Amino acid sequence: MENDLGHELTRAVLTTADTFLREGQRLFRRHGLTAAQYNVLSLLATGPADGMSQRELGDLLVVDRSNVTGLVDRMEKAGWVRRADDPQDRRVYRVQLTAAGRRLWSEVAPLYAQVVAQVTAALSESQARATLKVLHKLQEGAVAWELPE
Amino acid sequence: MENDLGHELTRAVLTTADTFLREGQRLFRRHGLTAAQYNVLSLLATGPADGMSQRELGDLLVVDRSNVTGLVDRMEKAGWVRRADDPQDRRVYRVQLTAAGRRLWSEVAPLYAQVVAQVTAALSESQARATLKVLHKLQEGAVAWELPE
DNA sequence: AATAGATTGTTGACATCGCAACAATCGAGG
DNA sequence: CCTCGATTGTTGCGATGTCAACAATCTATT
Repeated sequence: MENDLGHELTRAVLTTADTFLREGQRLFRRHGLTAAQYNVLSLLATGPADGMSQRELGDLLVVDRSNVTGLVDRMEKAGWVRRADDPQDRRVYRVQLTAAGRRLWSEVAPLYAQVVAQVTAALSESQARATLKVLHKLQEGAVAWELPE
Repeated sequence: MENDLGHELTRAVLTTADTFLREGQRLFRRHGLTAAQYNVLSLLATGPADGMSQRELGDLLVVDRSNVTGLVDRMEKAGWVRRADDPQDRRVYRVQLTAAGRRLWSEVAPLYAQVVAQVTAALSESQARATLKVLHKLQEGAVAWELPE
């Protein structure tokens, strides 16, 4: 494959993701949420009932755990999550949704699903599957690279 | 198209872009660059010889012009760019590459090209073209959405 | 049991980002 | 020529992100 096409493809991936994030922010904003906070909400709403540690959240969000501190701080202040002590390990908090958090999730999740439906409306199923396969290959290629000297 | 597939697809776009950014940061870091700074370098290196205004840079980077202030500040301090006065308009600076900036670009650009080549190595040309088409459709879908209410 | 080595969450320094408000400047219409 | 609306770059605030360093705590090994 020639290189110009590769450049165009990687650029398209980046700008498409950027557009998604931008539009997502606009959607969540009316509910006082940011994209990162929506992701936390989503993880907690579909995860184990007793919540998750900040470390787990960081891993699943693919961010450093130091980020999770402030993220949870702000969501706790907003009343959507709570830090419960872990009975097994005194180093960790179990971050859990509050009733208000669950309520917010039930409002926002359908909205997001609707946006996803609209964004992907113009695609056939086979196109979607083929694109998924390509994206996975791209990710493997990026990870496989491993920083040569 | 069913919605689970749509969710998977949008998530794949976001995580793939995230991986690219992460690996890109690792690459640029050894040269003291960030991804945003690499983009500025690229725009200036391939753009008009008398440089670009901060407004133009912001438009092309798809970021608010207030971001460009700090970005150019740091690159100016590093000696890679310079703010020249615009002879036509006293409000604007023409941001230009310095000799050091051009030197840096000549080091970093081939590296980046090599990474792109490697990341896209596993793809056929037809796959790449099909994926490009899908990504464009996704972007149109996101932009077309236009915040109901 | 005691110690050495991981792990967890926090903090501080720095770089992007968006948004809103400002002063300086431009440009068009009277 | 002069005023009024638009544009440019800057600044301040808040959110997200990385990385490095720390204290508290776990865990495994002796």
